[in-house]
Amino acid sequence: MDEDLKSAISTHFPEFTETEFKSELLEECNIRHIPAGNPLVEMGQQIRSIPLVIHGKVKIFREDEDGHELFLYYLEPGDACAISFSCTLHDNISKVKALAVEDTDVISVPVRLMPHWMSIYRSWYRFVIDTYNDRFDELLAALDSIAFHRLDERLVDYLEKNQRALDTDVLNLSHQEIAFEMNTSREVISRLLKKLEQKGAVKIGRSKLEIIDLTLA
DNA sequence: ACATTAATTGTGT
DNA sequence: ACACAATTAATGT
Repeated sequence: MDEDLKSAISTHFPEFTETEFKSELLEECNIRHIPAGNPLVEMGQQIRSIPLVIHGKVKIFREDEDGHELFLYYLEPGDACAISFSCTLHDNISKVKALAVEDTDVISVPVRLMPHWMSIYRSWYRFVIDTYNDRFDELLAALDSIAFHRLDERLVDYLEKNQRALDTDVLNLSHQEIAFEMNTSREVISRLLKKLEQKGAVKIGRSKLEIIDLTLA
């Protein structure tokens, strides 16, 4: 039972070196399974535990009051949601939405342990700082994309991210879904996709997109 | 196999 | 952005 957890930790989080830390992890944390398509954290929800993903893929969105969303980035095995770290210190509510796009397993680290662990386990301290840094960089990249790039470039960005994260050339997304995640209208996406198709970068199917070669874009 | 309907995509303003 | 046309996929008969 706990063997799964143990091996999951050592394969996806090899940076956790202290043996006492690892055994404490085993004691205090449990695995949570989230089926594909289900939310991990909803916008505005209290954060009581930090998810460390060990299987599957998780999409992170920003969401506004009337349900507009904006895709930010993917979380993969070995990643943690850094946004939730900040919530621990301020017992804040979540400012993002997290959605499992594949069947996903996470280790749930209770937030109450954070201050203690941060102070005594160096590898945990480093991990938190490092992932915070990585996510901050991604946020900046996302911000640049919106501020300085035109929509067609953003779309290519978006497709690249999906291709890389999901590790496939075939994306099962409707134009509507893409538009939603990029916070634009469906028509615009349709038109941009058609341009990409004409350049031979993608092939359009119904609720399906085959990526041929994005460098042609 | 065919008709009906719903969902997705295309186009013009 | 909106309205509507066209096309494709899904479902029932």
